[in-house]
Amino acid sequence: MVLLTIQPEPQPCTDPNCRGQHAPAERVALAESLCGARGARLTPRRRLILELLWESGRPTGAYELIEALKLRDSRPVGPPTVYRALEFLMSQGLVSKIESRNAYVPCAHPERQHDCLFFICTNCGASVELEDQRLERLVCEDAALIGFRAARRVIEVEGTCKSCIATGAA
Amino acid sequence: MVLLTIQPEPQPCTDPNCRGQHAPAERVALAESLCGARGARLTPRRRLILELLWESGRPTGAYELIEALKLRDSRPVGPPTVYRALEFLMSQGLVSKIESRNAYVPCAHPERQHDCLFFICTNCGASVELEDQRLERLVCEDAALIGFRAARRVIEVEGTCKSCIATGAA
DNA sequence: ATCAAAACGTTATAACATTACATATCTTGA
DNA sequence: TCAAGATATGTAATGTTATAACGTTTTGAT
Repeated sequence: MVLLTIQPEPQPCTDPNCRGQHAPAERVALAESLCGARGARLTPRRRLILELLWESGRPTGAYELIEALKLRDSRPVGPPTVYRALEFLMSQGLVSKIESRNAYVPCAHPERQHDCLFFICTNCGASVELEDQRLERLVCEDAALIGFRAARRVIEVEGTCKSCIATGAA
Repeated sequence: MVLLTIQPEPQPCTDPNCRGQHAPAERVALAESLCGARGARLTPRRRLILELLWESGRPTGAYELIEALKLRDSRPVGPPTVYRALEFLMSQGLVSKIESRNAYVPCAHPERQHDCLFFICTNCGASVELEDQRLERLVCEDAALIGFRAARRVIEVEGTCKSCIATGAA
């Protein structure tokens, strides 16, 4: 899973293979070491929420996470707890919000600074993360055209994923 | 305001000049004629909501629209009414939803099929709409890479707009 | 004029998110 | 080690955004 960040080609982050090759535990371990190096505290709560997101396999709502936590962690968890954890995870680049779904996904490559492109299947709900520097450059160029200083990019594409096309489900 | 759709340059839709030159009434008149040609019914309610969006000058929430309607249209209007009108306006390409804000903006060029790029100023709340076919092509290309059939694109950039940079407001 | 389709009104509620404040837990330095 | 501040979490209430379900009105075609 070596990816050169310099090459001008689009860079698959969470292509289906990649996702399959790394168990949630591995993902969490990477997060742990990253946070350690940064002096950020990946507490048990936060870690569990990240783990649940990796296990879910698709964009997951905050209240779904609350339900999932009930099953895993006896202790009661209210919305603020989950939203705070998500905020922390997003600040560390470990999670992104899918704005068009009000749902959250774990990020495959938290080690890079991201702002990825997401493809979300309206049929099965799965999402695929992609990094494309050409896209980022183009957005910056357009921003410059109107004198805009860009801070955060949201690029989401809804449609039908490969496997749903194959099975004719949509 | 002639824009060639073929040239590879980004195409300003709602550049500040453009927005300033056309009064809401003109925008609504264009919408009216478009809907007429399409056999779509731009009813008084829908028209008024579109007009309010043009007058607002920035992404506007559904409940803000309800408040605005109270002042303009004595009759009581519930959320479903506004959401239905917005749905219609979006289906006609007259309005877009800014997903990262849960807010709605009128579209400058409803005559073209759109999926625009939006720049939203986190300081003053204003948004600027841009059309860039290169961006659309790139997204399609990336989609093809993973066998994804794209239906709807959401591209939103948050940051600081030209005038807020100039006034040092952010 | 009649009828079906489309639009709209109304009530209730679902889904998503935050405020405000209390409690607990870590972390640092005397 | 312990006090004190900072960080994280718990809890109740509430705010915000959006939709479901069902009934009524309006529109347009025949």
